[in-house]
Amino acid sequence: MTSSKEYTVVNVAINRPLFREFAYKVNAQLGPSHIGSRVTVNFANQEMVGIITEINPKLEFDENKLKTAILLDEKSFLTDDVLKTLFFGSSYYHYPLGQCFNVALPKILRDGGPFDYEVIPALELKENIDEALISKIRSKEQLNILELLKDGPIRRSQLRERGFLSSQENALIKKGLVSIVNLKIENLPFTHLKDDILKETPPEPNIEQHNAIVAVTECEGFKTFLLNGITGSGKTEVYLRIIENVLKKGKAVLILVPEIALTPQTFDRFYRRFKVPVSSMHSALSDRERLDAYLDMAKGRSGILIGTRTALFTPISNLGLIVIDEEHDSSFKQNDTFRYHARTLAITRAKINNCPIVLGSATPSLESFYNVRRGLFEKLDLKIRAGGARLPDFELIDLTKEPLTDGFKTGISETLEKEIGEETVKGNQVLLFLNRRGYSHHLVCHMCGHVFVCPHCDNLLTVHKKEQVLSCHVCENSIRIPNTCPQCGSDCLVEHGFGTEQVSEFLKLRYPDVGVERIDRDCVTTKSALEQKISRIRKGESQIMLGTQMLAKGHDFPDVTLVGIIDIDSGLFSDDFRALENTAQLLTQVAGRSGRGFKRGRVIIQTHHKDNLLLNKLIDPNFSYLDVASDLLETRKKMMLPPYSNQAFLLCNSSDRNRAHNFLLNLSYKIGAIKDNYANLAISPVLSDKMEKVQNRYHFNMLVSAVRRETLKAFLMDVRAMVAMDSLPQDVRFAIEVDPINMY
DNA sequence: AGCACGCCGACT
DNA sequence: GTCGGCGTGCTC
Repeated sequence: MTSSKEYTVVNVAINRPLFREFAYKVNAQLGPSHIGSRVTVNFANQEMVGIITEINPKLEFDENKLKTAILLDEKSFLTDDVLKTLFFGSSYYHYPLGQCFNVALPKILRDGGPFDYEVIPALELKENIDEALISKIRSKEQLNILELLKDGPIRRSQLRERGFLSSQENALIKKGLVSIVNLKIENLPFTHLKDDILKETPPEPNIEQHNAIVAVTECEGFKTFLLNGITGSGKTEVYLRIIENVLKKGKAVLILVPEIALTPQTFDRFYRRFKVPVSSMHSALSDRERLDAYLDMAKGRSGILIGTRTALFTPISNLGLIVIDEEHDSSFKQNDTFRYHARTLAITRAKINNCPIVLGSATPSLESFYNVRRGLFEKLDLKIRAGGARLPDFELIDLTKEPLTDGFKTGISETLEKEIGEETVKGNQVLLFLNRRGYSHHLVCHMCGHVFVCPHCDNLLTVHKKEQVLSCHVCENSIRIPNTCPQCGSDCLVEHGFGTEQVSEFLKLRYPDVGVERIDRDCVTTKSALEQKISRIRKGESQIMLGTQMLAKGHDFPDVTLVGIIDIDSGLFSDDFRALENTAQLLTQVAGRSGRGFKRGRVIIQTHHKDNLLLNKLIDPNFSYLDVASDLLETRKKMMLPPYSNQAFLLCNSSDRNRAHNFLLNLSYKIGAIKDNYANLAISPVLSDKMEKVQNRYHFNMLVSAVRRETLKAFLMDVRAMVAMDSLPQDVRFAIEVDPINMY
């Protein structure tokens, strides 16, 4: 059967904010296998890369006037499930399809580069090694590398991922023990390993773990499981066993983790367990490394992909399971461009792919908890802490009763100070948590009251002593700490509030002999800096840890017997309706860091509000996180807040305040004419964002809430049409954000 | 978004 | 005259 034409007409999605695709002809006979293939096109006089979304579309355009597109991929490397997830995502989040592809593809492919490996430098063990040479090696790390290489060549980038240094690798090359090879040539799919996939014998699961493993393993098609395991209950071991069963069927696994959890230890657990190659994807990778991981999954060479939210869009040959670890974590939500939630789209992908998905957390999101209640998710519980470790005891310190000591001024009350002293004397470790970086919160002129504000944002500048700068934590710009007030010339500048830098300074003065490790974004700029700090703590060289969010997840410290929460109050009183949920999660997560070994842990919380109901319920041993979550859900229901309603923001910003404001006011007026067409729809007036000026742009919003998701969707389609009617004013940006998490 | 086109005020 | 700022319209 031959076609009468020399070409095929296709629809192409372009990386432009346009809610439609454009028709081109391609000089070849194309079929459905080309949907997802890249083409280069001339679009409005510019050469660009687009994606074929449809073959032989309905044409309302003169076929003879079509331009010709050049095919880049002989067949689409995007699997059907990734394509459908992106089609769904574009429509669900009201974001142009072409721009969705742009977010989903690795940069090299986005720019039209070939879907193939380049040279991949790897290390290989040389044959007939002289044992005498090995016995002379004193570096433990070098010996570790040699041990790993016994199983076959490993990429240099992957060795780096596991914490080895290039200097260690180079030393081995110099000694003539290993050689650099190109790993590209060896291209076996992991399924050749058949049943022999384990490197180590897994521990025997307890009854709860066993039940969870069986439930997921026996699941044939799509189902969403919520694995609700308290901290220390062995969630990861359950993942590993479930993954093992999937790999044995010759299927691959996608694991999504929060941004901050991507430490070498996270990967190590998987590398150590499986012979199956493991790939990873996160923000620290180079473009090339990212594409290599992408190719490994697409070509079926790796069996496991561990990655942050964008890894969700990786085509995976024969995907059999998706895992989302710490599913409540807010880093699964993208807050610019394509504002998707990886959990939502991962569930969509699992459904399309007809495979199970496991959401794991000690502190599930209220959304997921609600979905369990609605019967959409199946909950699996892990309530026993491994090794019989008990959950910590909670105590409150009533700050209103504390004297105003030097410590108090930097956040450490007299009582907490005493407790820290007693624990460290016993040789125990203390973990202190304060979610505020810097030295002082802000700087004020004592004479005229001038407050130092970021010149680009509506934000107070934080004092950083060591760097001698005032820094804006919103736009990251900083200026040198001035000596005098720019308004009145006075040199009397007063610091207000404390951050981790100041607290650690106090702790070092107060406890000079025990070692204080500060862990926040300012002093943990490199991977190795964190590793060194963690290792000093593990070895017991340091007994006090002070940190921000960074400390709340992922790491276990078995010798910690005391956790101190320096400031809980700011999380109890916020205008964001999700603040209490987040505080409950954070408190539970931080508390879970203690008492993992044989020693019993305590959590001490400083507060000015010792009678606060939520706080007291969280620390009451008779109530669990789920009891608190249950209460919070009740409140959400009464207030008709998510998950009992569906929200979206209409967002607008411009460097000209009036332009942004007027645009939304005008839209608001037009919306007034149609909003009665929709039942149970509420629209807020035009408001400034919580921070109106950010990076010299003025931000405004309207919040839309609907009881039914279909209503919200139909309404947003109407809004889109209205906005598309006439082009946006100069320098005005408009966006829709569905299911927002940050309430602006 | 990014570009061309066209209109208007401010210059060599 | 003509340069460039910006509103408008279009992209197969």
